[in-house]
Amino acid sequence: MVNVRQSDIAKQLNVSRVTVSKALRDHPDISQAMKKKIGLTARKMGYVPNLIARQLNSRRTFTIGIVIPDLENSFFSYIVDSMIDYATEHNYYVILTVSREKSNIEKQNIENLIGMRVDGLLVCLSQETNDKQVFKTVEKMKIPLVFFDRAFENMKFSRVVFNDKPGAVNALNHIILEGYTRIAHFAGYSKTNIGRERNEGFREALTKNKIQINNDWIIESGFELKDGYESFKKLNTLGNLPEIIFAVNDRVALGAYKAAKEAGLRIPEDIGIFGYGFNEITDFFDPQLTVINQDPRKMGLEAIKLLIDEIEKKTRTGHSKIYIEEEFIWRKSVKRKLKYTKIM
Amino acid sequence: MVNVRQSDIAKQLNVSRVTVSKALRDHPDISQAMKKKIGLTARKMGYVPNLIARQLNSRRTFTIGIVIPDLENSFFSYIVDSMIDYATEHNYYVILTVSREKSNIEKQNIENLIGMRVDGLLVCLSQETNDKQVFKTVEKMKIPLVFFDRAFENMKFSRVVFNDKPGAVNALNHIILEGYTRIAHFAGYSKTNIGRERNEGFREALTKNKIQINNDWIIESGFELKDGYESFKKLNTLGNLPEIIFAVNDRVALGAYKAAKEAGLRIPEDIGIFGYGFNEITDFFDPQLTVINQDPRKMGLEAIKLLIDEIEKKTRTGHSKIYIEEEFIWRKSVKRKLKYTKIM
DNA sequence: ATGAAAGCGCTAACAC
DNA sequence: GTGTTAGCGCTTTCAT
Repeated sequence: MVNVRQSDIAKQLNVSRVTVSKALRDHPDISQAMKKKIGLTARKMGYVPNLIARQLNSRRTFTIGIVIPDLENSFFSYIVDSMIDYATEHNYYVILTVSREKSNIEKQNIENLIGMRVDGLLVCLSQETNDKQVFKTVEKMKIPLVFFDRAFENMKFSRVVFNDKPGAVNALNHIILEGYTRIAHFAGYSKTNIGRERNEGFREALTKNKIQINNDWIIESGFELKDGYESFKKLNTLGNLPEIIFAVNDRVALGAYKAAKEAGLRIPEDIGIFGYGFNEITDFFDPQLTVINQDPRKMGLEAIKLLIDEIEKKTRTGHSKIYIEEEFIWRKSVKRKLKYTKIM
Repeated sequence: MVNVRQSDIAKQLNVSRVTVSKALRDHPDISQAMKKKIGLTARKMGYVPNLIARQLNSRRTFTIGIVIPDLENSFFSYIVDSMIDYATEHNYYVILTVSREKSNIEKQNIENLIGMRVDGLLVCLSQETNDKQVFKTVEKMKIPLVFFDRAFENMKFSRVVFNDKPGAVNALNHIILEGYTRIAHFAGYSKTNIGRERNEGFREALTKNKIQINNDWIIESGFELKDGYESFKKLNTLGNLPEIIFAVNDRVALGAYKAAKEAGLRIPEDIGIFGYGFNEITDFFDPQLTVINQDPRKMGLEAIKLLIDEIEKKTRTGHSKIYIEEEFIWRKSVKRKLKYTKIM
């Protein structure tokens, strides 16, 4: 038989469908003998419970919908991986959707996930998104949702984010404490939150430490490898190189690596480079990048933990705002001037 | 109202639920006026169709279950990304599960996906798996399934795989044609298919080209960075270095890079390195790795295309075996001895 | 063009 | 301990 239902088992055994249903769920109503018999024939007949039917009347799906902008970016794949880990452990399944940074796809995805009656949603907004409409619907339907990495403020959803500015300030403090004063910044687009906050952190740290800001050394461009590459070339034409570069992210740092090497400069001997990034990738760099580490797994775990707590009503819905700690990690791309024994 | 159903709309408008159902699906039975009216109030009331209910009686879920060993490995995240791309385009949704290379988790995942009545399954077997039982169930239930990358032979499921041995032979031929004769191989575990086939390809290519195989230069170990690192150290103690190393994969190649650099050797001037891998990662290596490129996106697309064709009965179930072409790409980590103009 | 009846597979509530 | 009834939200006949 191709598709065995409880009623088929019931007919086979001359009992009612309810008896079968209860027996299979190990309900105390049913005698051990009966359970054994039913379990056995269920197995023999190749019965597989229809979760769809079960979901329909329990109004619970044990399914979580995830919406991310992109899965090629390993930052997101690490996040999703950690979410699936936690979900599996807690008997939830995950429907994964990708918006490709398009707000219309994102909207479609969320609508479908609502339609599938997921128990909750984990969303990282696309860069385009500014329309809150779907999210209002989610609110109205009282579906638990947690934003991660990119979030709407002023909605009653929890969010898990990095706190960029203090992270930058802290890192710069370390660098300055080490004796560096000639510091450049390869900044991201100032239109973006990320670009702006990291830049502000940079300026604030220098100012507070009474270091003159050299505007020639703040080069604003994008977030990709080529941007770092070109920024370095531009910097190199100044005839006045800094000792060290603060890159807005790891791809930009890598672009800078490339241009520096092509210019015959050694890292870190001739020029130091550090920046935002995360471990798993920047470990592969040559030399390994000194980073302000943003751990995607921490973020993923925090977000799904929050969500499942909300789903299971262990916590009041919405409103939490959790900052994931950023850690400054000394590695090979910056020369230590002082001889600390402690590695931070 | 929090959770609006068709019957709520019907009551509101004093029509039957069937009318509403039909109108919402744009069924020809219903008059334009009625459709408009129903559509409007549906929107106004915040109606979201319950896909679970729809799935229950259509016995179609437009959902595909994916089972992979790991998502941290970017090879798999690229595969999944391409699958989701194609799925979205064809109005399918994807439930993603990760087995962590454990056959019991894999089994559990597949059973649950069957329970959720996915329309089809895409599976990359865990390294442990040798029990076919769940897959027999899938066969029996006539659920379309396509294996990718790692597959069971002798089942009536289609599979999409790389053909390692010819890929290795082809690459070695290029290398040998270029004038290399002193060639080492950092091999993977010979217990694994991958390790064995690549090793066989290596030996065959050398033999066919009448090059003496130096067994000291075939160093068998694992598939990780550290394995490449240690293999190189071992090689370097021989006092008899090859000109070039064929690494079983990109991580092993990177380990070899590291050890080579630490030993003061320049790549490619002092020693060449090439190996299996894929573009997106090996592009970041310094120098860029000359690779036998295995394109995960091609594999993902081919697999899901096959699956959806089977689901929609555009093709007969099972039995296709598709090989994804491997491409040899010259980059910076191997010195070209001949002066080709053409880049292969 | 609209609606009544029946059913998808399962389970909760209540009898017997 | 086992079974009956009813219903989850939707759709597919088949009448009207």
